[in-house]
Amino acid sequence: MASLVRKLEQFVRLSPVDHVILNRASTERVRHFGPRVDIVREGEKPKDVHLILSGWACRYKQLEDGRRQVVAFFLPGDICDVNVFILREMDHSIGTITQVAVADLSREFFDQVAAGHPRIVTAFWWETLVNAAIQREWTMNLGQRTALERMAHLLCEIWLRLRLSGLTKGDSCDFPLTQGDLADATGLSKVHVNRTLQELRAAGLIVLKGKTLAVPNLDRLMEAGLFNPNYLHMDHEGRQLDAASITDTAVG
Amino acid sequence: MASLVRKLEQFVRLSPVDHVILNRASTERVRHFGPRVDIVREGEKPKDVHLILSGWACRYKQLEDGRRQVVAFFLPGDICDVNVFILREMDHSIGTITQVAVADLSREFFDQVAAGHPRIVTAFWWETLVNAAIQREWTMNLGQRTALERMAHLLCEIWLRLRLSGLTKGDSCDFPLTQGDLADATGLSKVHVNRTLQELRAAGLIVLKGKTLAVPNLDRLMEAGLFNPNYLHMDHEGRQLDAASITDTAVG
DNA sequence: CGCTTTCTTGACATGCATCAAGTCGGGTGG
DNA sequence: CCACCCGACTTGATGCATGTCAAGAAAGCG
Repeated sequence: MASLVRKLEQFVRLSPVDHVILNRASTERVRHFGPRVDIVREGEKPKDVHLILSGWACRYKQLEDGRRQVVAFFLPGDICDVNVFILREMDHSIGTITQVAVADLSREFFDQVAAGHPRIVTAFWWETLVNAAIQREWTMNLGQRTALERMAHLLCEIWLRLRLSGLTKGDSCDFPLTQGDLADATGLSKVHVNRTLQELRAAGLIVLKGKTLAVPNLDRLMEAGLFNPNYLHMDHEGRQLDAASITDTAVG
Repeated sequence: MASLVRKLEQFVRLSPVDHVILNRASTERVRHFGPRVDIVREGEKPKDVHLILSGWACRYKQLEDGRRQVVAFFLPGDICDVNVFILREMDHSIGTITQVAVADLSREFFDQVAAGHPRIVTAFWWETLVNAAIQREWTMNLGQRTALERMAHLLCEIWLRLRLSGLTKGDSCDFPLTQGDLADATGLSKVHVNRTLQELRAAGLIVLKGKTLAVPNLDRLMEAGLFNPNYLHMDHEGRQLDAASITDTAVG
C-alpha cells in the first residue's frame, strides 16, 4: 500500500487518520494470485474494488473470435475502479501478468470514506480522472500513432508511472511484459512488436533484455513517441495545497 | 436538461428535491455556441463542468503535426467530466459539432450535491463509470476491429445512446457528423470512411443521407460491429431499487 | 447563383499482418 | 548437472487492408 499513499499524496496531503484508514483497508483482506491468472472476469457481478499491492496486472477485453485488447496496465498502488460495485456486471476482465497481491476494498470501506474522509474522496476522484485521461490517451495512441510512436509512447507512460510510485532505480526498472502483452496493448501483431522493439533498440532509445527495461535517455524516447506527459497530471499540485482547502471544495 | 434527468433516472430514482437541484443547475448559467467551435482547449485550467443541453459536441486530442483523434462524442444530457476542476489543466479539447447549448456547473454546485444529495452523487459516479467503460470500448474498437466492424460499432453506440435519451424517432435519428468526423473518431482516413459507409449501405445495414441516419435492423448492424451493449450498462437497475438503499451504500 | 465544404471515385503506395521456420532461454525432471 | 521441453523471441517471404494522391460531382449556404 505504500505506493498507493505515495501516489495519492502527490496530489492531496492526507492526514494521519487518513493514513490509518488506508493502511487498514489495504492489509485487512489481501489475496495472492499467481502469474497469468484472472482476478475478475467479464460478466461477473463486481463486488469489491481491487487495490494492487504488488505485481503487475492488466485490464483486457476479448472478442468472441479471440482477438484480445489490453486496455490498461495496473501497477502497484493502482486501484482498479473506485466504486465499480455500482455497476451490475463487469464489462471487461482483469488478469495478472506477474504474481500479484491484491487488497479487496469493500463497499463499506468506501461508505466510511465518503462519510468522514473528504481528502481521501478527493484523492479517489483524482485517481479516477487520471485513469480516464490515460484511457483517452490510449485511444489516441491506437488511432493516430504509428507502430514505433505507439510503442515508444507506451513505454514512456509505464516508465513515468513506475517512477511516480518509486519503482524505478536509476534508468532501469523491472519489466515483466512479454512481446505478446505489448502486442495486445498496442493493437499490433507480435511479429511487428518484435521488429518495432528492435528499431527502438537500434536507435539507442531502450535497452530491453530479460525482464528489465532501461531508458538511457527519456527525453529522446518521449520525442520518438510524441509523448506529452500532461495527461498523467503529475503536477504535484497537492503538495502545496493545504488539504482542508481542497477537500472543502473539490468533491462531489 | 430533460435528457440528463431521463438518463440518470435509468439508474437511480431521484427525489423531487433532486429534480429541483438539477433543474436549477442546468438553467442557471447557460451558454450557446455555434457549430465547429471550441468550448474548452487543451492546456486551459478547467473551471466549470459542462453539461450538454442540446446539440452534439466531441472531445478530441491533437498531435503537433495535425493528426487529430476524436476520443468521445457528447450528446444531449452528457456531462463532460464530473469534477474536472480537480485537475490543473485540460489534457484535451472540447469542440462543438452542431450548435450547442451548454450549462456550466460550478464547483459550488458539486459541493452542494456532495453535501446533501447522495442519490445524485451515486448517479454521477454511475455516469463517470459508464463513460470510462465507453472509453475502454473505443480503445478496443481502434485496436482490434476492422474498418467495417469499427464503423458499425460506432454507429450502434451512438444509436443506443441517442435512444436512451429519447432522441430517436422510429428507426431514424439526426446525424450531424461528417465523414471527416467519423474518420477522426475511428482512426481511418476520410476516403476509407467513405468506402466503408458505402459497404454498410450496400449491405442494407444503414441508410445515411443528408444529416439523417436510419438503422433498419439494429440486430444486424450490431452483428456486423461485433457489438455487445454490456459496456453501456443500460440495465436500468435503478428502476427497481429504492434510491435510499443505494445511496446509503454505494458512494465514495 | 457562385463559393466552399462534403462526398465520391479511381489509381497507386505502404505499413503492418500473416505464414512459416527457426533459435534462444530458463525451468524441470531424471 | 545435464538434457529436454516449452514458451518467448527472431527472421524472412509474401499478402492485404488501409492510406495517399488527385480530380471531379454533389450539396449546402450566403
